[in-house]
Amino acid sequence: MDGPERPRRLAGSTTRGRTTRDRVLTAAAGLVHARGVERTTLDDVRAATGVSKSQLYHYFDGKADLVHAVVARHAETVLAAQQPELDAIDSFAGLARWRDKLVGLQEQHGCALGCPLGSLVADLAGDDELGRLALVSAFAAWQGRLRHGLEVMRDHGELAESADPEALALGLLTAIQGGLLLAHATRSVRPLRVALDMAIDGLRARAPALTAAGPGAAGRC
Amino acid sequence: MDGPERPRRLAGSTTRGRTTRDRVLTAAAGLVHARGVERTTLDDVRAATGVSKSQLYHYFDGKADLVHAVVARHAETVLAAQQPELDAIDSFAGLARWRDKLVGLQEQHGCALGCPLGSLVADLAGDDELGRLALVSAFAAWQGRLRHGLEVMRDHGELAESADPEALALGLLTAIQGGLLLAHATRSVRPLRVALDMAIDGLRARAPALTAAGPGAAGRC
DNA sequence: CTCCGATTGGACTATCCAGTCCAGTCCTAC
DNA sequence: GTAGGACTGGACTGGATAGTCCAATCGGAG
Repeated sequence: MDGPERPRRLAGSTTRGRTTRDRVLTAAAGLVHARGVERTTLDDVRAATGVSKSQLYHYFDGKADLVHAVVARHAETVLAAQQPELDAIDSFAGLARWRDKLVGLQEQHGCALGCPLGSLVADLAGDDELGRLALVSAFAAWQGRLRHGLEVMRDHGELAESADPEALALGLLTAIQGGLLLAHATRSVRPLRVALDMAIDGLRARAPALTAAGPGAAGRC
Repeated sequence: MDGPERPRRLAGSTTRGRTTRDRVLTAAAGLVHARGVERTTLDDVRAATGVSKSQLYHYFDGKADLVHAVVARHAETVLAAQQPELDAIDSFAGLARWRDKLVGLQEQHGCALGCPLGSLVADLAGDDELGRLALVSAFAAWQGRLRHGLEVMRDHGELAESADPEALALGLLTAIQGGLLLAHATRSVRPLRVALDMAIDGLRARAPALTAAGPGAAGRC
């Protein structure tokens, strides 16, 4: 009806376009992390990137679409920030190194920021179903990495055969989220450290009986 | 300079006024819980209470003040909702009853809501210092109740003398918050149950050696 | 070179929202 | 009963914000 199908180029198909889109996304991710979805306006993004309003709508289908892209970006950066410790979990010692990495990351900005993903739950879970699902899959990916580490630990005999890496990984993830939430509120890393230590103690309870060292080997603060 | 000091009546000093103020606060608390601070407008509150704009400003010094009052109200209702189980914690069995209460509360609304306090952290911690401090003191009160229960447990010999009730209570609180956050995001109570079970397992690791039962006595889901 | 679509700039609109204002009504102390 | 202050109603304002529109420019394929 409106002409033959031409090979349609997508918005951002050129190198320059992709660069611009990426710059917008990076700036938006930073703003959303610092201020949340509602307090980040498209004009803030525009100002931070020196890009015009129409470009925002050229690359994204409105604010909701931009936010979804931000969630996907956060999902990547959060995992990347924990490397290489996250993927190197293979023992309680490795777990401790990963815990220290998380605590160190939070200390870097004086606990002024929450978890890029966790902070968005209250904003999105209520009325942005697509956003909520994006968060769920981001959390699932994170949990998957942890689960893998725990499986390695179990195979190495550091966890009992009966241990359920999937559930334990979920427990670790909740400890991170709860710890970061209270760290953000109190502006202190202590809740994060305590949460992770307590969860890891819960893990130690799943160590084979003979190996089970006393709790607190990691040093409570 | 402007006349002798009269016994100044405060806004809401009459019975009727106090009733109205309370009705506004209750409605605002519900709306803020469901939608968050930014997505709750004063007009929403006005519509939900049948009250006029000027009454809102008569009883509160603007939106920020109303939100602070909502935080204080939430601080009360959250603790009240956990009664009587919260203040009855005196053993691992009591802890399990309290955990079931929390899980049951979350199930009541199908995990559609987050923690009334936790959900506000991302909204307030960034740029409302008074709101942030109100949250911190609400969390402190909650932690205090938990700490008291753990002290009772320690005195009853269910926790080792070396156990630190303050830190362990903080760990429990982070488990709740992380569990509720992921429960809200995934619309499933499982993260909450797993988080609490894992934290309680961490607590069991602090039980005196002889009494220490194996982990998972509470039944992992 | 020349064309065409991708890309860009920025003005414009419609809506929403916190906060203001003032006139009218109700309650209570005297 | 009555005067004064507490309480109430609702219109109005200024500013911010998401989204629209169209003309101008750029850049690569033929």
